[in-house]
Amino acid sequence: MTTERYNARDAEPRWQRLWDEQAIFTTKNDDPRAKYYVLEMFPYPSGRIHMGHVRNYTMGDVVARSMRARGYNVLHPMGWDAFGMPAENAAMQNKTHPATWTYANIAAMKKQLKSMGLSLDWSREIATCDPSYYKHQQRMFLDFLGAGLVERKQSKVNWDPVDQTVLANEQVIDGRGWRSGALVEQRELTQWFFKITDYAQDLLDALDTLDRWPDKVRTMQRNWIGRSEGLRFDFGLVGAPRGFDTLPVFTTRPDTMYGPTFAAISPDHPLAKALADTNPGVTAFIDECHRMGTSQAEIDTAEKLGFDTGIKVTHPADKDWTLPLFIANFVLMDYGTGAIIGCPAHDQRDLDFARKYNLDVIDVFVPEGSDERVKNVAFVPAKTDTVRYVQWVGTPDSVMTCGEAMKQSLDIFVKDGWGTREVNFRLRDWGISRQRYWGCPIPIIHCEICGVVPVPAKDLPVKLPDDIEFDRPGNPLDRHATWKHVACPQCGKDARRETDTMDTFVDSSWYFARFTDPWNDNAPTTPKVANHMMPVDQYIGGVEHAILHLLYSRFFTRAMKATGHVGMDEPFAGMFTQGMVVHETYRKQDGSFASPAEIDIVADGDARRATLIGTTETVEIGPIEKMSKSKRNTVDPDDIIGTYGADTARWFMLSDSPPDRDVIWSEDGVQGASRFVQRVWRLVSAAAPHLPPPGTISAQEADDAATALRRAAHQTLSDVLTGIERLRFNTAIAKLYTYVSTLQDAVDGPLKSATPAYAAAAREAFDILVLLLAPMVPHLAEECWAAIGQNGLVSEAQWPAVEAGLLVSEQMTLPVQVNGKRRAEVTVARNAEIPQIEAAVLALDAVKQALDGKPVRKIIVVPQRIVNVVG
RNA sequence: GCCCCCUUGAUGGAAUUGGUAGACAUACAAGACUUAAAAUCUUGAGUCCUCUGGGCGUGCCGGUUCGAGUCCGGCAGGGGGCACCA
Repeated sequence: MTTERYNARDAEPRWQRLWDEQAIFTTKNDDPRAKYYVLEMFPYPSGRIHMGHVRNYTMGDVVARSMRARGYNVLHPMGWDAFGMPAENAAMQNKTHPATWTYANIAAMKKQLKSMGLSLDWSREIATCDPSYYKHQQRMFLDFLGAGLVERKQSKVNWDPVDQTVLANEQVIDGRGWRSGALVEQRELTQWFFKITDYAQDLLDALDTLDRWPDKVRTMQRNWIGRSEGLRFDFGLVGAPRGFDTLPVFTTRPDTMYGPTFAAISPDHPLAKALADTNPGVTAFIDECHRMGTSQAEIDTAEKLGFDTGIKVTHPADKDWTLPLFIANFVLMDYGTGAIIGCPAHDQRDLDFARKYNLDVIDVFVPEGSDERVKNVAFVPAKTDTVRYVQWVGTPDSVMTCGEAMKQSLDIFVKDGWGTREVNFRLRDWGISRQRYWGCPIPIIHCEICGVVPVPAKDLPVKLPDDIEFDRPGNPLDRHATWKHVACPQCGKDARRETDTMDTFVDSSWYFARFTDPWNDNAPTTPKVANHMMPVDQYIGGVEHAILHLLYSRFFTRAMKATGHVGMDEPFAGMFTQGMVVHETYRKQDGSFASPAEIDIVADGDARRATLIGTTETVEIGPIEKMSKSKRNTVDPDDIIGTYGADTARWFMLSDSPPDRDVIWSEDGVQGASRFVQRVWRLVSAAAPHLPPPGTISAQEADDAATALRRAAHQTLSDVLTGIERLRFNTAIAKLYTYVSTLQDAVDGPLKSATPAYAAAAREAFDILVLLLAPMVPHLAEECWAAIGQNGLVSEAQWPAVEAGLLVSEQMTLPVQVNGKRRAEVTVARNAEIPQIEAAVLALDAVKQALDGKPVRKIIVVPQRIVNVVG
């Protein structure tokens, strides 16, 4: 018998059209069933999807389709993170308007996503660059402002003098602008900030409740928030300018309070600035500090520099104990109070500084059982290490851990009123101002008389002007002839619009909430709907967003709650970070890279050799790396879908590699997936003529063969279900491979001359096969569903319940160990009593032989697991 | 420097979370079918030995346990995050 090959190119568009026509993936907010919200991080419309998208969206689609098959009202939307610099860069290069470029890219990528057969509700599509989206964002900005969650303040920024824009830290490479190559300057600019630090403690504490997030992401956020607890106290000042009576300091090591030999302030400290007014030497030193680079290499190698102010500080514990006050280049203004207490013995930076400026070194503690004093390496033991304290506020010669001493010291200092317990965070407020055109305008008007005036709600949205020029660097909005000129809403006099736009991370901090009711024209959300559909039950995306996007979204959701737009704190109940798609690299003789499409690979025994297609030039097979244009190791999803079909691409993305690890894209792997698709089609085609009509129920008095088949079907149903539930798609797929083999044996043998009971079992078994394949390879599954005589769409079909009774058998085969080594097997009734099992085991020849006449000391029987005989 | 994670055949990985290590897949080899190739099907394979059996084996060393890939301590290698954060 011959079967036509499964033709994905014919079948896939056909089913996609049908799904579309019947709108089966459209979600109703008032559906009475339990909701399940699946979301993948929405893409930036760069123009083409890449393999990383294919992997991300395939995983999300498997979750969405399987939850739908399990009876949930699934929300699975898609949109576009559409603001950002690439659109402006394209505008400069190609003289196209950013909007034109962006919307053309959206159209192209939407077509690509549709070709993947994703079960998305396109009726909820949003683009963040659309005024119908960003007007709500502007409204929330004003709400946040009213709630005290937004503030305007001066801050230091990276300024690119050529492009005339602020650069994010990531855009500064070796101290130069990533586009212009110009040396980046530090500038003080007035910027808008979201006060994320107001929520620092809450954002930290709530991480403990996110038990469906990867530990890695939670740890990264914990470190980023960077809570530290310590002592805040005031130094007295002697000889300081008027107005400076005390100097507040924060330290996390109160146990070292009896070991300082100097104090230091940041070059940006108000006191340093005050000194600079009268002392040119201070001015020169501060300037020198500012000229120092901020790149990693420069910081690593930078010498500790200090300027002795001549001022003395007095120790809080003893007014007669004075220390010199320096201005030091390594003290940061924006952490703690911008001033430090220098304890050289137990801080390497302080020690370097002390040695350079000939300051004393006082040992506070020494290693237990030693009297070794610090020389050129500071003694900085772990908090849990035990040391002997020789110079501290507690009992002399105490032996304890640093952590314990820190706690005791803090208690004493606080009790005696020398200082207060204080918590500091590494987390900074979120600066959102960008000197860019293609972003959400900040809805503020600056009036010379009224000051900072919010745009009235009725005037929203503040729309970007369409007529815009990109002929010069800098912010085109600021240069626009008319846009920024506006009447003050309060006094009516001439005023000026804010020309900065918002960081694009703002756009992506609430899109998941907007998806719940994107049709609401009057408000960002419909709280009743948002509170029903949120939080996102399963969010999937790249680990590169583990900190910023996820932390900003967590903050934004809290701010939305505070302003009445949603009712929850946490937007994502379940989070999953998927691995990258990686590929071999190929290097030609001249050192340049070749793309996979240009390469011919031949097996040479166990080795593989690559040549340039159409030539004899051998190509070096290089390391496996993340797909990137520069390494030319990308594979175009369009090509793969065109050649093999979407199902093959989807199947390959799910198999082999665990989803949180990198997957190696290989031609062999794709072909393996493609072979599987054909194999399933052949199997189902061969079985179809032998299957009784849909709905045929397995007879009560099923024979052994029929029961065995049903057992396999329900075991697979159970395994695949839990595999998907735990997002372990690779193991779910392995079970499906095994199941297909089982069914192949059935088709090759018993099914040809089946009893009614067996045929009925086979009907059930094939229904289950197709149902389980549907989330992964939906087009093939639809084709198979029709082939086995089912009406309707498998995409809409429900999975049967697992019959638990079929998962346990009457007889069990247990491995038998003698002294921990496997020697035999024993088959017993599943509910056999332990003494019966022991007797059966001891009767085994292999056990007797392995015991070699030694008496049995003990038998461990783990019911339904294993037996171990100890001799 | 600080914090976190990983290490299992030729390769990607599996292992009911302390209970038969190597499922499933890829690659490889042999065979069947074919004029041939592809496709398909069958078979083989951790390693060593004195081979109907047995020893050894999850990066290395040690420990806990009847039993360890899994738990504990130490070491090595690889990866990631943060970083002049007091």
